Amino acid sequence: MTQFAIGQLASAAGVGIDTVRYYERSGLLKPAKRSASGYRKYGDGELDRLNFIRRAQHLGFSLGEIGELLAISSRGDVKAMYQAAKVRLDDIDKRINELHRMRDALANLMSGCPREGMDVDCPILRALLHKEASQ
Amino acid sequence: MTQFAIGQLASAAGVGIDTVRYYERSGLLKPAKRSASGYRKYGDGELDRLNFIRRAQHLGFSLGEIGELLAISSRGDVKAMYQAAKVRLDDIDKRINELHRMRDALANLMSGCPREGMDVDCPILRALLHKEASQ
DNA sequence: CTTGACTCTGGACCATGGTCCAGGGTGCAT
DNA sequence: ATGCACCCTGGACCATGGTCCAGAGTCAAG
Repeated sequence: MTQFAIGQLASAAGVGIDTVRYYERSGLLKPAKRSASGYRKYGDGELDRLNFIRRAQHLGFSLGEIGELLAISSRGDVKAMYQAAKVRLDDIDKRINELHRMRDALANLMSGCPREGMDVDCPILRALLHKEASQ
Repeated sequence: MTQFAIGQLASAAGVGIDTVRYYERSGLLKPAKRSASGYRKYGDGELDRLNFIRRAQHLGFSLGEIGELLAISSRGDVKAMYQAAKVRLDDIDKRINELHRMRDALANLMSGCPREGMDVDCPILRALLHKEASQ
C-alpha cells in the first residue's frame, strides 16, 4: 500500500495541488487521512478516483455530474450510468447545433464580404446594424 | 427625437434594466445623458446599439469582442470586421471539433452498453475506471 | 397628498473550475 | 542547525454575463 503526499498525488494525476484540495472541499474526494502532523496521506484509491474524474471531464461531464457518476459507479448501476451518458450526449448535441447555427450564419455573412475597404457594403456590418439582414 | 427611460429602452431591446446598466458600467454603452433628477435618458441611437449587441451575441461574440466590433463598425472598417469574424469562426470551429470528439467518444461507449443490470460489463464504466478503455 | 411604479447608487451574489496568497508548521539533507 | 522544499489553513481572486438587493429619491395618476 503505497502512500503519497498531496504533491505526489497531484503530479501523478496531472493536476494541481490546489485542484486536489478543491475537489476535497467540493466533495469529489473524501476528506483525506492525515499524518500525525496533519499532512494529507493518499493511496492508490485516490489516484484512481482522480483519473476517473479526469476521464469524465474529458467526456464533457461537469464536476457536479462527476460526483453522481462516482456514486453510480460504486453501485455498479449500469442503467443509471447509461442514462447519465444520454443526458450528457443530448446536451452536447444541443451545444453542437447551436454552434453550427452560429457557424453557418457567420460563414454565410463572411462569404459575401468584400474583405477590404472602408464604408464598403459588407454583409457582416449590415447584419449587425439592421434586423433585415441579421437572419 | 424620442426619449426613453431605462426601463423603456430595456424592454424595447428585450433585455433587463440591470443589463443596460451593466453594459454602461463595462463600457459597451456610453454613459447616458441624465434628466434634471438624474434619470438616464436614451434615444434611438442607444436602442440601435443594444440591438447590435444582441445580434453580435447571437453570432457568438463575447461582450469584449462586441466592444471592438462597435468601434470597427463606427469606422466602417470592413477589413477589420472580416478579420474579427474570421477569428470568431475559427474559435467556433475549434469548439465544434472538441464537442464532436466528446460526442463520438460518448456515443461509442454508449453503443456497447447493455443499458441495464448491476455490475454488468459496461464500456462507459470501463472507460472511466481504466485507461485502456478510455481512449 | 398619497400611492404605486419607476429610478438611482454601490456593492454583493450566482455558477464554473479552479488558482493564488499570507503566515505559519514540517521533513529531510547537509 | 540551517536551509529548502513541502505542507497546512482560510479566504480572496480570475473570467463571463449578468442578477439582485437595500435604502433612497422621483414621477404621475387619482
